[in-house]
Formats: sequence, C-alpha cells, structure tokens
Amino acid sequence: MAAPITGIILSVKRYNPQEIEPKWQQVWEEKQAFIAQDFADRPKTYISPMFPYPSGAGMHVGHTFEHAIVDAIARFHRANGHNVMNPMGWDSFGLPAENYAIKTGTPPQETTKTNIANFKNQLKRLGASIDWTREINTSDPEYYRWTQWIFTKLFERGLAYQKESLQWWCPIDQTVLANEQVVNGKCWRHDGPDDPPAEKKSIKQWFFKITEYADALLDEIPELDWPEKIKTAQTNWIGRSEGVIYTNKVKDTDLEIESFSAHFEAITANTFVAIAPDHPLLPKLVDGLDNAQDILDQAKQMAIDRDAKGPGSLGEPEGIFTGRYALDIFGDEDLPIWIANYALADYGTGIVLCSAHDERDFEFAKKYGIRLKPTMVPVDPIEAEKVKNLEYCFTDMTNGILIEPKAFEGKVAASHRQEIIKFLEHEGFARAEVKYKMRDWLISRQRYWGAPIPIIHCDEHGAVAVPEDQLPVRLPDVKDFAPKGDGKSVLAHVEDWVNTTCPTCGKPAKRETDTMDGYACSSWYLLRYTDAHDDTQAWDPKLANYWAPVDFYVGGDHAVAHLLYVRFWTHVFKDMGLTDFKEPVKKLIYHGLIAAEDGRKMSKSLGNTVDPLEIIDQGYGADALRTFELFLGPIDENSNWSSSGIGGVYRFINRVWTLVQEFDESDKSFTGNDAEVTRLQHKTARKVTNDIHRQSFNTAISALMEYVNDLYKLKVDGFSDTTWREALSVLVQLVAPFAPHMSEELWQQLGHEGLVHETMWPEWDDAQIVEDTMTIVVQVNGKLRAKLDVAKDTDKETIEKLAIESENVKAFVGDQQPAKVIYVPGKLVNIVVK
RNA sequence: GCGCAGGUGGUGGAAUUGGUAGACACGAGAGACUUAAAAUCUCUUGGCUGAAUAAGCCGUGCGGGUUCGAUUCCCGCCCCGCGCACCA
Repeated sequence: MAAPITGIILSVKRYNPQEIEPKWQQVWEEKQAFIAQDFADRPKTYISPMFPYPSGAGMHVGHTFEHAIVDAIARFHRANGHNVMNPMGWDSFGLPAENYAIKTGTPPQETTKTNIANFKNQLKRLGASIDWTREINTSDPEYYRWTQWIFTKLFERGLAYQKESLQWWCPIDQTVLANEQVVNGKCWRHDGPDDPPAEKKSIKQWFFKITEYADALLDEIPELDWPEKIKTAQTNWIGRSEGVIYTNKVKDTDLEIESFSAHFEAITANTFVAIAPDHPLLPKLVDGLDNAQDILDQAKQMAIDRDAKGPGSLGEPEGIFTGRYALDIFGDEDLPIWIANYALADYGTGIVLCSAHDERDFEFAKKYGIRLKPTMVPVDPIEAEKVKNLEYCFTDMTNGILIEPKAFEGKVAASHRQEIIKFLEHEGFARAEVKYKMRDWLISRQRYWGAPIPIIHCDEHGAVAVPEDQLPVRLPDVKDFAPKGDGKSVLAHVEDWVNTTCPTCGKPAKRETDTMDGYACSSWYLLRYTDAHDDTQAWDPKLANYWAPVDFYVGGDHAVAHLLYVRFWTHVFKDMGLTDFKEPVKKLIYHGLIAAEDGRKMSKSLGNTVDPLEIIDQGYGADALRTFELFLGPIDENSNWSSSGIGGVYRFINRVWTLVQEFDESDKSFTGNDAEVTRLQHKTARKVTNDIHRQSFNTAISALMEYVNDLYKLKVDGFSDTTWREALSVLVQLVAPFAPHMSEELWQQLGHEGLVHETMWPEWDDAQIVEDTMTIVVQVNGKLRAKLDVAKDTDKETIEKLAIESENVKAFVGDQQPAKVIYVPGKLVNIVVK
C-alpha cells in the first residue's frame, strides 16, 4: 500500500514560479543554451515569428501567443537533436515612433531604444528560447546599410524605378499610401468615422518592379506548404488573366485605341467602348470637339468622386458620352465611346470593349440607352429568347452557346477559348495578351523615420545610386519632426544633408529625400539572421544556404503584403546568385488572433489589453501563461482571452509539480500497476509528439492532463521506483515545450544531469500501447446497444457470437435472423435486422 | 459580388482514415478538510422520460441524399467570421 499521502503533502515544496522562472532564465543565459551553431552537422531547424514593431505599448497577451507557438516548436525540435535557430529582431522603422516625435520632440532613435528594451524584457520573462546573438534592428545603420545596398542592386537590374503617378495620399500623415494601405477609402491608420478619406495626388515616386516576377511568384504557389487561405489570397492578388488586345480606329481622327479583354468568347457582341475618366488619352480623344473642355471637366469630377468613395463602393455606374466612335473591326455599326466610372486607368489598357455579356456593361447600357447585341445564349430555348430580348444579362461562358460569328455558331463559348484566340489573331482582329491585377510595389514614403533611398539626383546624370563604399546613407539628426505640409519628408529641409555631390561627375547634386516603405526592411531580414553582424556583405551565401529557407515562419497577419514581398525579393536574390533557393519560407504557420475577454480586438485605446507581465506577476507565472494560450483552441482559429481559463492550466501545472514532489519524498519499495503506468507513458509520448508535429497544441496539452489525472489515480495503488521515475521523467520532457521553467526544475529534482532538451525526446513503442483487453461496441442497425470487454486476441466468430447473445441486443433483435453482421476489427459489431 | 474558413453542451473546444458524439478544461452544483474563507481533494454535470451510476427517446446550423453506420462524404439552403473587392 502507498504511504499516507497527507503526511507527504505537508512536507512538499510548493510550486512557486516567481522563484524558479528567473532562476532558470538566468541558467539558460549563463549556459548560452539557445545559441544556434553555424554549419553544425545535425538537422537544422530555422524558426521565426514575424518580427515585431516595438511599439510603446509593449506586448499584450495576443502578441505573446505567437511567441508561445514559436517557442514550443523550437524547444521540441531542440529536444529532438536539431540545431535550432530561433532569432529575434525589431521592425523598428515606422510611423508611430515618428508621430510620437512630432508630438513630443523625442527622437525616434530614443523611443525605439526604450521600446526594444521593454520588448526584450517581456520575451525574456516569457522564457522564450531565443538566440540573442543574432538580434537585428531595421533602424540600425548597420542593418539599413544593406537594405540600401539591396536597393542599389535592384536599381542596377532595372527593378527599382521612378515614375510620376497618381497615388493614394493620407491627409493626416501627409504621406503616400500603397493600395493595400487604403481601407474603405481611408488610410489604414486613420479609418475611423471622423477621419477624412484618402486622396489622390500626382507625385514622382519610387517603385519596385514586382510585376516582372508575377509569373515566377504565381508558379511557385502550388508548391508552398502554406495555408490554402494565404495561397489563394496571393493567387487572387497577383490576378493573372489571359485575354486579347483589340486595336480599333477612332472615327474622324488619326487615333487608335487598344483595349484588353479576358472575356472575349462572345466575339462579336461588343457594341460600345468604355474609357476610364482619368485616362491619359482622353484629352487627345476629345480634341477638336466643340464641348471638349466641358467633357474633360466632367471626367475630372467623375474621377474625384470615385476616389472619394474608395474601392469597392461604387454603386450605380456613371457615364459621359465623348462624342467619338470607334470603328468596329467586324464591320458592324460604329461603337460609341463613353467615359465610365467603372473603367480603371491602371488595369489593362484603361479602355474596354463592352458587351451584353458583362453585368456592368449591361447595366450601363440600359441606363444610357446604348445598343446591346447578345451573341451568346443559354441552351434552353425559352431562356435564350429572353437573353436575345435583353430581359437579363447572360454571362455564363461555361455553358453559353455562341450564335455568331459563323465559324463558331452553336459552339460552347468557354471550351473554344484557344480556338477563338487563334481565330482573332489569324484574322488580324486582336493579339493574345496576359494582364495582372497586381501593380508595381510603391516604396516611396515622404517620411523621416525610414531607410533613406540611396539615390543622388544629378542634373547631368539623373538618378545615380550611392556607391557601396558610401553606404549607409545615414539619417541625419533632426530637431523638428513636423511635416511642413509640402508633401515632402522633413529630410528635404536638412540642407547640408540634401546637398551633396554626384558620385559620377563630382558636381553638386541633391539626395533623394524619400525613405523606403518599411516592408522593404522586412523583405530580407530572415536572411540577415543567418549572418546577422557581417559588415562586409548583407549575408554570406554559404550561411544563408545552410540555414534558410525558414522551416517554420509564424505569424497572423500580412497575407499578401509582406508575405508576397519577401517572396519577391528572395526570387530576385536567387537570380542574383545570392541564395540557392527561390522561396524563403517552407512552412507558414498562420495563427488566429486572441481578442480581449469582451470579444473585441485588444487595443490600448479600448483599454482591454492584458499585460503578460501582470499575469506572470499575479503568481500564474510564464509557464501557465504560455501553456494556457496554446490550450485555448486550435492555433489557426481566433479566440478570446479568458481570465478564469488560465486558472485551470495553472492547476494542471501545479498538479504536475506536486506529483513529482510526492515521488521524491515517498517510500520507493512497493509495486503497483507498472504495466499500466508504462502503457500510458508510451501512449502519451506518441500522442504529444504527433500533435506537436501537426501544431495541435491544445490536444497535446489535454493528453498531458489526462496522463497526469491517470497517474494520480494509479499512484494510490503504489508503484515501483524505476517505472515511476521514468513515467515522471517522460512527463517532464513532454511538458517542457510548453512549461519550460518548471520542467527544468523537476528534471533536476528527478536526478537528471543537464537541461531537459539535452536528453533526447522520449520515444515510444506501439506494442507497449496496446491494451490486454479491447472494448467492442455492439450496434443494432447502427445504434449503440451494448459494449463487450474481450481479450485483445479474441477472434471474429467469438465476438460476433457474444454480441448476438448479449441481453440488450436480444431485446432488439428478437427471434429474427440478422440480415448482415458487420465486424470492424477491434472496434465494433453492427447487427443489421430488417 | 467573388474567394476562403467555419457553425458541436451554459462556455472554450475534442473526435487524425465514414465506426462509442461531447475527450480535456472553464463555469455550475454537491460533499470532505477548515472556527471560517481561500487553496486542495472527491463526486455530479447535453436535453427529455425515469428512483436509478436499469433502460429508452432526442441531439453536431436547416432540408434532402449515399451508407449496415454520417459531426465526417454528396446536393440545396441559412447564418457568422476573414480576405479581396469596378481587374473588363
């Protein structure tokens, strides 16, 4: 019999995370336990979260969730003998620090430093197993020197260029916005009900030519081990469409217009032309007409109205007739040219041939009484008549039947796309063309707190890249950070910085005063981690090729922006010979977000954030916090913080602790149900290992809870020393990725040398997991009627006989002969009766 | 509008290949210990009928289907969430 438990509990050392957590954090630091070794001859695992912007607010428990995921995976692989790199860095350029500087005069350099120190402290107190020797910071000149270097390389290759263009502009931040930074017509940072809409301005801007890599980026998507959600988002974002370009002469002028069509199957249906209100060709088109100026003024107003509404909220289409006609290539009636607010200047050619087989065109034509001519109809003759009579718009290319031209009469539209293209090309009506929704990546920012674009403007040589030996172009110190309202960065007013000499001719020249979009800095940091402090190159290709691509990249944001840009740059690096691989990230772990307990998004302004250090200091400790966050649910789902839920996990951790304490102090001479203890140990090792491999942490933790619950029950029967010690040791190893501090302490108490991860992760033997008996479910017509406990080697005939003879089954089967008996080995018997 | 993911007890969730629905936990209820409370421990906890830890019926958003058997597969619909949104 077991020794009386009460006596033991009194002498047990209480679980005190306040004491053991700082202790082990210090040991890890002293032992340099998490340093990744370059070129070590072991399997490598490179894992990283999306590096944080070090905000003044610090991390809340929504942010620490991500680090709990990363750390569990990192510790798991380390314990499996892998050479793990788990680095950390700071995405520290950005608007909040600059806005704070405008308000308070405190330079961003200072606030950034303070904030980083705070984040670092939070991560250390969380027990994150980070290799701090690789720490990087995008606003450090030693880092942005290489961001600038990459810019000059892209510039050399023609992948960075300048262009005058209409750009979204935030009237509050006084800066340009990328398309994806405009949310419901407003700046992403100022999208409240009282905030003004984003505007459009024509400005000379720097772009990266991501469109040149559209196909390359698209081609790799199917191969990525990324969530389907992100893969489809990227595919749609790139938005490749195959179509044709038509060229039409404009009646009474020397002009020709080109238009793109991806839905060209209804070949001869086009009856009018739509041109974007801000199309550059418009003035030429109406030139010579009496009311030309009037039309241009109206078009200008239309463009402004549209921009004010913002993307996706156009409503009813608006149009202005230009007075011009295009000549129909098929010799049909002339096509009136309309200015339409739904035509986009920057997609395709900005001009569209319109037909009865497009919802927008149809609606537009009905509104303005423009002729329509359906040339494709449904199979059903009654419906076909309706389409011909323009009762509704028919767009189903997959099933639609063409009624003209002669060559395609009676054919299904979609199944003849290729033949139709050939026909159009052969007849000289059009040529094949591929267009993309994706635009080039606008990177100019009229802000101070970013990496200066390393370009010098010379009257003679134009834009000249700053030579490598003059990098970095350092940000000068500034006292007044407030924008001057001239649309330029405050850098433009630092005269002795702006005025320089041309690297080519040595004559006076001026520096570019725009800085780079923060996404530029974050598009290569994963490679910098592999060679974080190299001052001779951005990274050593040998190191990058050893560590990268990243094995696990963990984040919950940036489905298209960052995750597309980082792919783009890596493709370019491969082409430059700087890496051996095209894709930067093997597996993307895209987690959900943790909202506040009230279900709303955690934010400082709502006052509903939960501070991880507060939870730790309340006495729960980092181990309970981390374990709880992973126990909340599947990591790819959103969840809410729960202040009562963490208590349950804390109780579990306490029970693990107490279980080991009691072993330590108890009589070790008796034996109990050793076989069952060992069986559970193997079963749990298998379950936890498999679950961690598929990132199912909540079920891994619940399996550990079951194991602990079972061990408490088995303890009453007594146990032998070696079996029990092994069972507890395995428990400690399995729980270590989630609750590492407590695990180290218990590992030591159980008499093991070294840190937990220095002993190989527990293995299991499937043969040990099989029980001596099995439970067979007995169903009658699929309904559960009885259960049989039989020896594991009982044969089919015996089981079926026992099933049919069991009392409750008889009650349902009666005298009937079963029509069928289905036996699923080791699981169930289903008796089918009529 | 298009795309993607999802809908299971009072709550978070589990069921990995079509095979015992509700593991694990929270909350709630009862009890033990305590002068008392907290902590801890034990038990109960999907709904209905029932004295029952006998048995039965219902039950995984709704309606159908396939199957001996469906939370799981198929068809149609409804609802929430996310992403993209005039892309011709």
